[in-house]
Amino acid sequence: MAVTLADVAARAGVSSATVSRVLSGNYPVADATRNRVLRAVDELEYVVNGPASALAAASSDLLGILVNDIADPFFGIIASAVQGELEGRAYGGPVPQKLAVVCNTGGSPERELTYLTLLQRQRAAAVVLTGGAVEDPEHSAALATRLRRLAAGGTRIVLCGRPPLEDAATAREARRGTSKRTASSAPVRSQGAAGAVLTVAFDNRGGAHALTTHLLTLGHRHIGYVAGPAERTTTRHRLEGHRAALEAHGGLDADRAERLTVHGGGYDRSSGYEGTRELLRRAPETTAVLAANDTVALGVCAALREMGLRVPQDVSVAGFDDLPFSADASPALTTVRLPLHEAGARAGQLALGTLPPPQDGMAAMGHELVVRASTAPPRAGG
Amino acid sequence: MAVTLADVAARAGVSSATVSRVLSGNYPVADATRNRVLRAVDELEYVVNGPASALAAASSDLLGILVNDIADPFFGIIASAVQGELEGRAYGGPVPQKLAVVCNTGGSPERELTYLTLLQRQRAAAVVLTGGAVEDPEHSAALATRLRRLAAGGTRIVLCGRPPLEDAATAREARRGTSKRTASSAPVRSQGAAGAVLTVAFDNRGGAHALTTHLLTLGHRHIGYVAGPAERTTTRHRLEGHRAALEAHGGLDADRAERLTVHGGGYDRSSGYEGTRELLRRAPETTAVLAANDTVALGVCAALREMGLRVPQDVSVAGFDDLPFSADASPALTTVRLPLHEAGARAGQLALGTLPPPQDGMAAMGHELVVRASTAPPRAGG
DNA sequence: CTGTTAGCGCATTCAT
DNA sequence: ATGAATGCGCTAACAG
Repeated sequence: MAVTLADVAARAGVSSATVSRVLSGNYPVADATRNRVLRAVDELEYVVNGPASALAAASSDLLGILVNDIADPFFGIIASAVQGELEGRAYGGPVPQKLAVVCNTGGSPERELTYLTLLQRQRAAAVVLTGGAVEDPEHSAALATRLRRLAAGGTRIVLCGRPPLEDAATAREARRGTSKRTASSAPVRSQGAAGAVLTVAFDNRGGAHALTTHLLTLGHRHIGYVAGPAERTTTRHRLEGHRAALEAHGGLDADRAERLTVHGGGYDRSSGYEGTRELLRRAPETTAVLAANDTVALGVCAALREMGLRVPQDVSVAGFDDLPFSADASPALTTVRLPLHEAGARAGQLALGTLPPPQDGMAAMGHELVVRASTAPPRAGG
Repeated sequence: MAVTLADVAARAGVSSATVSRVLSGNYPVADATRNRVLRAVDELEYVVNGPASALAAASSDLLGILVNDIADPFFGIIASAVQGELEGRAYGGPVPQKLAVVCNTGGSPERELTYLTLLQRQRAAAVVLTGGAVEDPEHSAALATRLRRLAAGGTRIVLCGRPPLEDAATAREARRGTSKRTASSAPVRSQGAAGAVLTVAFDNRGGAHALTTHLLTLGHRHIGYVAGPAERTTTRHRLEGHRAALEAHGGLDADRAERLTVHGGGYDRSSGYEGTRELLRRAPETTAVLAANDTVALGVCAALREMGLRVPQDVSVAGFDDLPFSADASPALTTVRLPLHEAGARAGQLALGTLPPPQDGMAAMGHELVVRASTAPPRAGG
C-alpha cells in the first residue's frame, strides 16, 4: 500500500514521468522502456493511487447512479445495465474501467441532494438519476439548479425514467402559476449546449393508456386504480394516461375517477394490499384494478384473494413494468413492459459519452402491452 | 467547480487549516470562527475536493461491494442493507457519509480481481464480497492473497455469503491433496489479528437439509435437485445439506443421487427450466424437485406446467432464499428464508467497524424453513 | 484555539 | 523519446 510511481521509476531506471506516461498510455514511449516499466510495475505490485491521480488530472473514473432502492428489481435492472456500459477494452477483452457508485435515496429529495454533493465531492465523471422525480416545486428548482451547475462543471448528467428538467424560464412561469407556454418559447438552453442534462424517458402515459384501453375493451366499466405516492412524476404520468384512455372511451366522470383512485404510500406490496382494501370499501362494484406497478399488483392480488375474490374471474388486475417475476406470479400478471435494461444501457452510454446525445437531449423509450392471465372480461352482470 | 479551501479561508478571514478543521469537525474551533467559516462555505457554495482530501489523509470514504449481478434481488437486498449502514449522524439526522461502489462481477473470477484492483486504486476503506465463491483452487489462492494484502494494508474486508478464507497452511495442504487437518491445527492468523478478513456466513447446508427433510417427511422418495453452477461454494454446500439429509433418512445411494442431480448454468430461471426437462428425461419417477434457489424454482415450475404436470399435486417444488416474489409465485413457493437484509447490515457494520468483529472472525446467520403451497405429499402410488 | 509549513502521489508543462 | 520541475487541494504535524 506504499509503493509509488517513484519506486517504480527507480526500479525501472527511468523518471516517474515516463512511468506515468506508460501507465496512462496516451503518449509515445519507446517499446524497450515501456517493457522495463511494465516489468517493474509487476514486480512491485504497484497499484495507481486513484485520489492522487484524480487530483492531478482533475478528473475521476467514478460514475454515480441515484436510485430509490437498489433492492427493488426495477432499479436493480437499470443499475445493472448502466454498469454494463462501464467497461472499455484492454488486454484484448472487455475490462471494467469505471466504477459505479450506487446511492439509495429512498425517494427522499434531501438525500438526493446530499448524494449529489457527495458525488460532486468525488468529482464524479457522470451522474445518472433514475426513477420518478418528486414534484415539490421547491425541490425541483433546487435540484435543477444543482444539476445544471454540475453539468456546467463538466459532469455528465443523465435522467433515466424521469422527465427532463424544465428550462429555467418555464419553471419560473410554472411557479408563478402562468402556464401559457407558447410554441415559440425561447430555446431550451439546458438541452442543446455542451454540459446538457440528458434524458432517457419511459412512456408511462402511453403504457397506462394501453392498459386501460385493454381493460375497457374487455368490457370493464368499473376500473379502480391503486396509485403510487402522489407527488411522483411516475405516478402522475401513469394516472394521466389512465384517465386519458377513460376519457377517450366515453367521457370522464372526474368525481368517479377520483373515488376509484387510491394513493398508496409507496411502490411496494403492502401499498397494493392496503390500497385494495380501501378501494373495495369505497367502490365494491370494482371489476378491475390497475396497480402502480407489478410489485403493487402482487399486493392487490393478495388482498383480493383474502377477500374471497378470484383473479381474474371476479376482478382483473394489471401491473406495470413487467419485472421478471411477473410472468410467474399467481396468476401471471398482465402488465406493460418497460425496456429497463435498454434504457439503463442507453443512459450509461450517454453518461460516458459513448453515444452521441440525441438532438433534443431526450431519448424516448417505448412500451409494450403484455397480456397474461390476470385480466379477463368482467363477469356477466358484474 | 473551482472554489477551494483557500478561497473559503480568504473569505472567512482565517487560515485554510481552520477551514479544514471546521469541515472535518474533529478538532476544537471557536464557535464564532466556525460560524464565519460556515457562512463563507455557504456563500461560495464550496464543495470539498474528495480526491485531494483522500490523498492528503491517505483514506477515502468509498466502500466497495462486489456482487454477481445487482439486478438479482438476492444481491440487491444485501447491497441495499450494506448501504443502509453507511450513514452517520449529522445535523440532527442520519446522513449518508460513505459511498458504496457496487461492482457486478457476473460471477467471473477475473472480474472479481479486476474490481479489487480498481477498488484498491481508489483506496477504498472497505470491501464486501457477496455471494458464493468460485472454487477453482488457483483463483481461490490468488484471491486469498489479494484479500490478505488488502486487509494488511488497512482495507476492511468482509465476506458475506461465502465461506471464510482458508488459512494459508490449510490451503497449501488442500492443494497438495492432504486433507488430514487436525483439530489442533495452527491458529488461523488471518482471522484473529488486526486486518482480519471477516465473514458473515449463510447456513446453506442447514437450509438444504431442512428442505430435504421436509420433503422426505411428506413421503417423497424420488427427489430431484436442479443445482446451480458446479464450481460455486453455494451450490456445493446446498447439495451437501441435501445429501446429508438423504443419508440421515435411510442411506444414500450415490449413483442414484447423482442421476437425480442436474447442474444448471446459472442461478436463473432458464437453468431451472432446462434443468427440469433434463431431470425428468433422466428420472420420470421424480415426485419432488429442489431448486438451487427461488429464481431457478420458477423455471422449474414453468417447465413442469408445460409438461402437463401440476405443482404440487404431481410434483412438489421448493426454492431457496425466500426472495420477496416467492410468496406471490404460482403456486407460492416453499423455500428456506435466508436473512439477507440482516446479513448485509451486519456485513456493513463490520466493514465500517461499527460492530466489533466476532471472536473467530465469523458471524453465522440462521435459516428458516418456509412451507407454502408448492410442496405436498406425493400422489398415492407416485 | 489558530496559523505556518510540509508533503500526499501523480500529471503535466517545459526543456532537452 | 525522456527528464526535471511545478502544482493540483487538502490534512496533519508543529508552533505559537
